Amino acid sequence: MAVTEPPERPTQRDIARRAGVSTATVSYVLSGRRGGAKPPPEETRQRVMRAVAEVGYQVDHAGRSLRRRRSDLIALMYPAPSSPWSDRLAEQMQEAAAERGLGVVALPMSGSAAGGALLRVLRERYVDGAVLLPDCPVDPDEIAVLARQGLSLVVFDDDLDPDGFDVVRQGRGRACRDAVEHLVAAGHRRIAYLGHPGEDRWRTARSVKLRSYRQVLQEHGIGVAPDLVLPVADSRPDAYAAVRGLLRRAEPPTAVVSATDRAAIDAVWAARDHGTAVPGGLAVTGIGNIPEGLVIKPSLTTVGAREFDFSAQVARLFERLDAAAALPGEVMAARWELIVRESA
Amino acid sequence: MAVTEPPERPTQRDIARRAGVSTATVSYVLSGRRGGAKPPPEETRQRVMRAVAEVGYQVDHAGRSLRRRRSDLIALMYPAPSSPWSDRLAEQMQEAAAERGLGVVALPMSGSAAGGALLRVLRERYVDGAVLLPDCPVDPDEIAVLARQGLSLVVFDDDLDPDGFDVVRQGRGRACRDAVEHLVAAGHRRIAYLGHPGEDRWRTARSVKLRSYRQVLQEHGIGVAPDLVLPVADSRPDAYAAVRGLLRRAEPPTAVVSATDRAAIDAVWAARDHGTAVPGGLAVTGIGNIPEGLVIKPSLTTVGAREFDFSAQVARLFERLDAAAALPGEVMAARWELIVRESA
DNA sequence: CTGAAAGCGCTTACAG
DNA sequence: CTGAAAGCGCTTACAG
Repeated sequence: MAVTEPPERPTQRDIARRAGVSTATVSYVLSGRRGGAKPPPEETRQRVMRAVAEVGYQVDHAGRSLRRRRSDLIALMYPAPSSPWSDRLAEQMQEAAAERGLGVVALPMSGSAAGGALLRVLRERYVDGAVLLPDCPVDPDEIAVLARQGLSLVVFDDDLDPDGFDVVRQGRGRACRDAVEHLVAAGHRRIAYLGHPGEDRWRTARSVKLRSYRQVLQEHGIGVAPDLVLPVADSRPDAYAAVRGLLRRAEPPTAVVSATDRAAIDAVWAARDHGTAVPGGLAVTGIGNIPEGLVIKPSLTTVGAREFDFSAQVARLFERLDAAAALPGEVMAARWELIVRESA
Repeated sequence: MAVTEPPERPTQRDIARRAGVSTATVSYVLSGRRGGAKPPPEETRQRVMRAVAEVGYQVDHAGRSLRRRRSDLIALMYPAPSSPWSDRLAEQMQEAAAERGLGVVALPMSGSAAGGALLRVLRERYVDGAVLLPDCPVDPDEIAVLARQGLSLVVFDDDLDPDGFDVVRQGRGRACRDAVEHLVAAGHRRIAYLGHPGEDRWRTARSVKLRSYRQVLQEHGIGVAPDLVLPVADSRPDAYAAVRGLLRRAEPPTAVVSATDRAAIDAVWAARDHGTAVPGGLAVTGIGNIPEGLVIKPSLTTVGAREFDFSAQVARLFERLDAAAALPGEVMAARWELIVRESA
């Protein structure tokens, strides 16, 4: 194997030497001077920029952020797989961040193992702030600690109280229960639930969908049949197959609640391909309100936010980042509602 | 507004003082000693760990990474919106990274503006390495420069030659042309194309799908009708509406090629809802091979990789990260193929 | 076995 | 107007 040169990354010292100035001057040219002091004169600037171009200098993040005590980076933590909503939020964060010269990194929480590794990004101050979407298994106490240490945080959560960070209330439990109530009110008694794998083992906040389903059935004296709860909501192929299977049973369910719109849409296909009318033969309700639900026939009844817009939440994160002193925690709303369309 | 305490982040100096040891000892306890030297004795360790717990110390990434000259973080750059493939790759990277105590950040490239901000993450060494998926508008010369400076890079690209980084060949052009050839061979002449918005203005590498479509039609002497090229592939609702519109025309197309499987699936539904048989009345081909294409009826003919697995590419990135000296660039394969199913 | 000290690359108050 | 110097928080060769 060829012996390769050790990779060389030039530093400001190299630039300074090359341009015959001090490293202070290099920094002034590259990053400007604090407090609007006069920048170095044009001639000096040119010499420095020439040296920068010649050696291909790039500022080093580690050095800069250690000195400045901020990273100019923010994060979006969301549960994998991504969704149109997480994509949209990432995009809106990026737009706002780009205006200020900040970068955005996405932290998809896949599996349970990833939690620790991703939390490190927040704990070790890799970023200055973050938006946490629901169902990220982060310890509430830890969130408060992070906020107290100066991390700017906007957290989507229905239970947590703000405490040096902001909380966005969605009212997901109420909305999910409304969906099941809607089915019960229409006379359904055999209602299947397409859930996340392992959802019944999750701790309370994350299993809000399954709990809503069970709670409403119980309140109406309807038994929760274990064989009507299927862990297929995270896989469209699995959801499709599962619903085909349900419809082949001797006593098929008359309605399906799905923890994801994606799986609900496949439930609609499965019914149609099986020759079962929707909602006549099988009523279907999703959770999440993705744009795709508007497209299918019949359009999908679901639960979610009506506005495909996070600008208020993003703006709040930047307020927090810009604030000189720590801001008190605030409660914001981005309510989920039952959105009745054609499929149920 | 209440005056708030300035956020306090304890440092190793605070721990050292509290535990009555030096900062060196604190570091030895927290991070171990290089070269397997003996760690501090249990009694010291306990004192340090107690102090750590008492003040809630967390290592500071900026300090550590400046000293160690690495960030223990890798990135995945991909074009937004996310897809099952980018989700899968992120997940596989996370699994492999977690084993080594590394973190993974995702960099979704949304819009054209985001390019600069995200590239900064690579240029300024926020991360030690990255996987770049196709259609990220990154300058090839810049990639070589980054690699030369020691960044570990695995790049999905059909044109670029490896040069201190590895290249994964997918052969997307060949595969896309095969799909159009497949339609032409079946006798289709009016073939619509659902493309990415702005695709006709993109520079060569990114517009491979549209170019493949045009090229094959031209080779067969079929005129490319501008009104059959629709920029709707990134929006499922738009794609659905566009195909409904196509089918209402006096002379509707008999086939559709879509730049995304997602839009292709909506094309199938649009046809079904319009009462047009697929593939009899409208043949539909997607690009991308997402799992959902297997679920719909008729199943989706598409183009893409057969294996839903990036372990070879991920393994290569880690080889590169682990290598003492810079590794020469290598060419890997993850070929795209025409996958003929029922819809065309 | 443990500590004092140097230094990673940068920024910035300060002196000249 | 510009440079010498301190220091951000950490790690690590080195001396004791």
